[in-house]
Amino acid sequence: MAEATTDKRQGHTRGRTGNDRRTQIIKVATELFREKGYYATSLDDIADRIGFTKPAIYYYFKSKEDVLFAIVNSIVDEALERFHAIAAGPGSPGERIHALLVEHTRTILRNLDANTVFYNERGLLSPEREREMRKREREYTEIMQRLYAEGVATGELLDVDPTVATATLLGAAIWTYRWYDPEGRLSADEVVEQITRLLLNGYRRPA
Amino acid sequence: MAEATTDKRQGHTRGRTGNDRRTQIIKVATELFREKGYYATSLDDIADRIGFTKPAIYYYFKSKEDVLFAIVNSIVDEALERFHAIAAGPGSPGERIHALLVEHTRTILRNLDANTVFYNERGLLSPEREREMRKREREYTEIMQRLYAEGVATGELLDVDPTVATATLLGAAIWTYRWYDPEGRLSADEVVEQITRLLLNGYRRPA
DNA sequence: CCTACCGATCGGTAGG
DNA sequence: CCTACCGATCGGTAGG
Repeated sequence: MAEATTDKRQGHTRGRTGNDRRTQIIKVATELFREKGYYATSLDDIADRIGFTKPAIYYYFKSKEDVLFAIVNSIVDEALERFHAIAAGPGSPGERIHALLVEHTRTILRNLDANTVFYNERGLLSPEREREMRKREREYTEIMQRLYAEGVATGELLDVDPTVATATLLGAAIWTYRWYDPEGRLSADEVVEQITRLLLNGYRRPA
Repeated sequence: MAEATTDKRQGHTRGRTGNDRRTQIIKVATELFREKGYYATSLDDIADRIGFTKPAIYYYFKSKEDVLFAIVNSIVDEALERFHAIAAGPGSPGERIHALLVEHTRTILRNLDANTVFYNERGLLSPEREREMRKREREYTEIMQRLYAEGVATGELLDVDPTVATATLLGAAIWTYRWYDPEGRLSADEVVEQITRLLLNGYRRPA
């Protein structure tokens, strides 16, 4: 897939706009950061796989960290949007939490590379950026916590602490990035259905 | 806590056996690997915090990776032992899975530093060691999968794929290392109780 | 367990 | 977007 681009020996790549290039750098960096981690991936690695040299990257990004930030930032953006939309949507609190878990898990499984980088490497951003990321993440976990608390109040949801509940439910969904194998036996849709059913009903089969 | 040891300026530390030193290096490395990550922690950082110099570490470990391996290995050892003991113990499959989740979560919360290093940094070991780790981890997830399948067969447990079920339940428990704050509002015991109750019953309150 | 040091890697820049 | 290069960091070793 990385080889789809023009080989170095053919000379300069033609027909790519600057935006394409930027996107391409992000895509390749995402693959490599996922495979080897942020520190173990050099800018030479990224440039090599694309077919140019390291300084070219500096034409599109100010620093290596900026590349990581671009990846991490887009993940948070999408998640935030998703949470807002669903939380404001129709349905009881429990139904909206279900929808949230379905969509969140589905998105992770559909975009495993970037989500893996997000969950594994976001801690390596500069302190200021990490603070900003945490803040935006807290934004959407709070959306879910309010929703959960509402459901507890109406008696629809199990009475546990909303912080614990939402961290646990989201954690179970997020953890897929560590074990799900797209080449494996189970389709993403099956996995999403089973996880969300398990979380909704519990592993003890109702009598 | 790292300052409990003798300061450099007081000269050589007295009254520590080699085993103490080794343990001390592991302890300090665990703290630093957790705070800053494996790559961002230099051997000088570790030595500094203890109060000696880098080459001293090589008296106790062959390489930096060996320090990480010592941490990661002990976590897997304990988990494996725990899973074996509980799986072979008394109770229905569902009861044993409950016990497993309780104990696993409790252990993580009681030893957050080392478990954080385990889950965040184990991927940075050499390919051979990573393979070995994966193999031993698979060993205990398979124990849980067999238990789950048994419970599905007897009708005690919700009928979802045992791989999905165990990954999800364990993931929910493990995820605590990312959000639990020992200085926070909730005690570890409360969190363990609420998480395991949530997973057992599901977030939808039974009518 | 220390001082002194080497070799390699790598992010980033100059200058074009 | 390239060639050439700098400066800093760091794991690891020599020799004691």
